[in-house]
Order: sequence, then structure tokens, then C-alpha cells
Amino acid sequence: MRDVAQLAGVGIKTVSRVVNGEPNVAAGTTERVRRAAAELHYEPDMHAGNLRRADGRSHTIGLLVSSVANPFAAHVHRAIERVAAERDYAVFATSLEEDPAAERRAIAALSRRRVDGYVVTPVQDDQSYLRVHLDRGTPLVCIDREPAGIDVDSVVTSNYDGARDAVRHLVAHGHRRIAFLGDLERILTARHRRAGYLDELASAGIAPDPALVVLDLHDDASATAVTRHLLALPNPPTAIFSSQNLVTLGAIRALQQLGLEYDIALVGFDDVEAGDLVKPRVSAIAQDPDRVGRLAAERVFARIDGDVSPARRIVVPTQLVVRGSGEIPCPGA
Amino acid sequence: MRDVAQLAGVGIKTVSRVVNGEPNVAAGTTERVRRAAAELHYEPDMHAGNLRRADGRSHTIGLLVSSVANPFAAHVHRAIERVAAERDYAVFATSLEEDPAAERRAIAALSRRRVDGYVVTPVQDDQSYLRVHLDRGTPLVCIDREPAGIDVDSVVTSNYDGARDAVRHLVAHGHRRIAFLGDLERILTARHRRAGYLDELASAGIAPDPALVVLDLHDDASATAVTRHLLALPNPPTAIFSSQNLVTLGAIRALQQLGLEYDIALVGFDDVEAGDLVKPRVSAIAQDPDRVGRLAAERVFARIDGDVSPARRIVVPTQLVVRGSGEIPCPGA
DNA sequence: TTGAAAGCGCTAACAA
DNA sequence: TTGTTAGCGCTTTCAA
Repeated sequence: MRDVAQLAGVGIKTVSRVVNGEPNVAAGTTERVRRAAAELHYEPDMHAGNLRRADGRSHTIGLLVSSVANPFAAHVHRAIERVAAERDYAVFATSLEEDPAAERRAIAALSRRRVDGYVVTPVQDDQSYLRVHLDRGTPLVCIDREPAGIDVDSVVTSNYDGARDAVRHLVAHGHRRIAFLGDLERILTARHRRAGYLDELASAGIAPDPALVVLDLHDDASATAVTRHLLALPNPPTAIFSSQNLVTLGAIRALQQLGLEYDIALVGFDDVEAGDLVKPRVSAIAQDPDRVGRLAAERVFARIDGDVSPARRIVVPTQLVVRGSGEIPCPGA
Repeated sequence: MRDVAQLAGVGIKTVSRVVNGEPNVAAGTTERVRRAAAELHYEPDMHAGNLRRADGRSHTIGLLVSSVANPFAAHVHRAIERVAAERDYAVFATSLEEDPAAERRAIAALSRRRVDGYVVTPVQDDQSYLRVHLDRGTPLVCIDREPAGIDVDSVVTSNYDGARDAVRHLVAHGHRRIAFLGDLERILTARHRRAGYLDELASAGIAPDPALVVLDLHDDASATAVTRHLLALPNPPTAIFSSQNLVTLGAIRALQQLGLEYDIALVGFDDVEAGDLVKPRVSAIAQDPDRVGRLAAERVFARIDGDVSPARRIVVPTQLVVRGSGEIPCPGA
């Protein structure tokens, strides 16, 4: 910057004015400074500026998700980025892979980089350690899962209601023996989905068979194995509700291996890509990652802009996508 | 930091020493400083430190991809992140959506934030404008597509050879009328895949039928429409080579709509999730995003570490995944 | 309309 | 082992 000032024959402050588009600079001066800056390939250093700048904004936010390679998280990320781009904000993305320690590490790393806000998929059981950051004025919005121990905005999918919708749909097609393939119990949303499954069964007057409830599935290989095992039971299920993307794929694989894909009903939570190309086409409880991301970004920027209204809890509804696999009727019914 | 120093009853430099783990601090002093820092919830400001620090490293890299929501890019991103995490580097991710202007904007935004390196999927025809950044010592590695106008490391998929493999495979099953569903011609890799298709046809002594070569497809709806049109031709293709993920899905949809999925052979470039659940199972030329990302990250960090060896061009081979759809024989042959 | 001086939070260089 | 001084690149404040 000093070099630019020297080349343009002006003071350093005038360069600052031109670069930041501040008023009260003569047109000719502006032009000379611009030319000098271009000639020297000058790029302002945002961080140096922020050190002294009144608002101290880094124009950067941090995003913590399960994995940037997870399709749901990736679409949330894209939606957040769109909102951020409009405001010239850059986005740090970090994958936590359900590791509680990674959550704290990531927050610390971003805090040292002075991000203006966080969008976080909580992994730890308790987020009260974040209060320090909130007190410092850095806003945080939780997505996908509710925070515990702090009172902040959150944008979550209606996991409980979505699960009930799935079970109700299967019951409506005559099923009473509905298996549940659940994700890791330490994930809050997985517990919500299980609760929805159980409560809807109860509403329908169906006593859950513990043999049909399998928890802590997280990948498709284990889902395939478990599904095969369930269907080999003396009294097998007539329908399956799988609580997650990869688990759904694993269940379908098992059904195909056994040649039962047209006999056993299946509804998956979270839509699968190419779900309409598999035979039978896959019925699902679809989430809306685009909306989750957009709303979360809007909340965090509202807070950055000084919104101090009470924490908001936004629920994004799921939608039952009827395609075929979920409408297979119960044989005996 | 001054507050911490005061509370601990030491000088400001001693706090700096403790925070950065520098030697020559008495154990007792270290302990006092640590306690004071914890009490005040002190978090060092990396940017302030970098301003004066000798190496000036921001411990941050920038990643530019087509879209963070694209599965290929998302897996590349995850792989880069893994390497970055080992070195306590944070990653900025930006989606370009094939917009050349977005490429320049993103580079400028990251440059102002003083990233230590870039991993870029080039969108513009010419990257020579980046020379300024390279001269300044900030390394850049291109992925997926080769750079033009600058001599930098690149990690690319063997698009040309992969396309030839696909066509050779179809020819080996007796096909001579092989349609090509190409992506946007302004994308370099799309042109490489088209070239591979044409050259392999030529090697097999097959004159390409212009009616079977459709370019500039980018989503599945248009791919579905085009596929339906091709199969309604008086002299339709007996096999299809689709050059991209979404296009492959669109082609499958059309085949299913027409009830021809077991009659027309299909090989797609880039594997599709659930490709083994669709009937017939989808044969594909699989890319290796994990390897692309890891190698790109290793290159950029090697450069950051001072590697000044000549620019390297790394080709990650594709793999033909044989599943069924690509092995449907040609009826007349 | 312009520029000089001070200082943001930190580290380098050097002295004690 | 510790602290002091200067200065990183910039913006603020205030005077010209």
C-alpha cells in the first residue's frame, strides 16, 4: 500500500480511501491511485484491515457438517454459500464425521480465524462450552439437530413427524409387522426418528416387536446384513422403515438379493438419488436441504446484522414421496 | 493478550511464548499464563499474528469447484480436507457453476484473505491472469481440467482413455451404432470424452453417425428427452455412451419409459450412486475423486513447503465397472 | 480534499 | 528466563 501511495504520489490514507470506495477523493486522484494499484498488482489484505476496522468483520463464516461428502450436507452447504456469496462472505467448511472432539477442534480453529458466525451440526451432547463465543458476539445457528445447553437459533427437519408419516403410510397399506432400521443412537435425529416410529405404531394399536427394531446402523453393508437376517426370521416383517440414506440402499440390496423387493414394502427417510430408477421405485420421506441451508444462512446473517430477538427454532417439514416401494400391500391383510 | 499478561503478572511476550509453545519459559510461568488465558477465555488472533510472523502463513487454502453439491466435487473436497486437517489447515470452498466470472471473483476474494494455496477446477479458457498470484509465491493446483496459459501442477482424470475404454467395451459386445450423449462443449473434459469416443470408433473402423452424437447436455431432463428422440429414429442406436452422471440418469429414465433398458446397452462416464440397484445394473467408467483430491492436496502442500520442481501433470486412471447394462449384446451381431 | 500520527493484536529482534 | 521496542498493513482520528 505504501508502494502504491508512492507511485501515485499520494498519501497512504488516500490509497485506503480509493480502495474502499470512500467519498471525498478527487476524480483525478482516484484514477492515479487505481492505475498505480493495477500496475503493482496490489491486493488489499483484509485481515490487516480488520485489525483496525471499527466493525472488525472478517466477512467469513464457518460451517460444520457431518461430512462435506454427504449429499444432504453438501446441498445444505451449497444453499448457505449462495446466501453468503450475495454478501461477499467466504465459507469455511469442516467435516466432523460424528466425532465430538472434532467439533471443539473445529470451533477453536475457526475462532482463531475470527469468523463472524457459525453454522453447526451439533455432534456433542452439550454445547454449553460455546457460550464463550456467543458472549463475544459471534452468532451460531444449529442445523439438522437441536443444540443442548445453549439458547440459539436452529433449523431442523421434522424428523419425528416424518417418521410417523412413514409408519402411518405403511400401516395404511395393511402392515403391522414393520421393521425399523435405525442410525447411530448417539445421533439426536436418529432418536427422534425412532421415537416417531414407536409412537405411530402405538397410535395404530400395534405393539412393537423388539426383534424388528435394529439400531446403530450407519452404512449400507451392515444394513444389508441386518435386513437379510430380519427376513430370515420365522416371523419376518412385511414392511421396512429405514431411517437413513445409506441404510435404505443397503436394505434395497438385501431385498434384491433375496428377490423380495416386490413383496416387502419399504419407505426410507431421506430421499435417495436415482430413487425413481430402482424397481420398484423407492418411496421416501424427503428432506429439503436447500431450504435448511438457506434459512440457516439467513438466521446467521440476521444475527451478524445485529438481530437480538429471542432464539428461533425453525422446523422444515419433510415430504412423503410416493413411488411404489412404500405402497406394496401387506399380503395377509 | 495484554490482559492475560497483566493477570499472570508477566510481560506480553511471555504470553506469546506460552501460546505458541516456544521454549525457554519456566514451568511455573507457563502454568500461570495458561491459567490466566483460560480465565479470560483468551483466543489468539491468527491473522494479527500472521501480519508480523516471519512465514506469514494463514494456514488456509482455497478450493474452487463446479459445485460443492456435485458428488464428484464433494468427494474431492472431503479428501482435500483430510490432508489439510493433518496440518491444521482450514479450507475455503467455493462453487463456480461453470461461470468464468465467478472464477476470477473467487480467486480475488481468497487472495484478499491471503490463502496459502489454491486448488482450482478451471472454468475460464485461460488462466494466465493467475500468474500474478503465482509470482507472489502462492501455489495453485488444477484439478479435473488442465490449466491453460500457466504452468502449474494438475491432477486430472483420464477422460480421453476412459471414453475410449467405454466405446471399446461396447464395440466388443458387437455394437456399431453407439450414441454419444455429451456434456457442455465449453467444458474441457467434455471435449476430451467426445474425442475419445470418436477416436475409438475410428480405431474400430466405424464411421460415426452425426445423428447419434448429441452435445451440450447438462441435466437429466434434457438427457431423457434426447434419448427418447434417438431411440425413435428410423435407424436407432443399439448402445449409448453417456458422458456424465446426470446425463446417465436421464438416459436410464428414457430407456425405462420405453421399456428398452434390457435391449439397449449403456455405459456411463462417472459412476452413479445406487448404480448397482438399478435393473439392469449400470456399467460405468468410474472416476476416483478421493485420489484426485488427495493428490491435489499433497501437491499444493508440497509447494507451500517450498517444492520448486517442475510442474507435474498427474493422471488418475478411470476404471471400467462391469455390472450388466454395458454388456447387453448387439441384436444383429 | 488530503495526509500525519496513533494503534489494532501480535511476533521479531534484541537487550537485560 | 524475561521484557522492551519496533513494526506487520491497514484504518481511525484529527489537523491542515
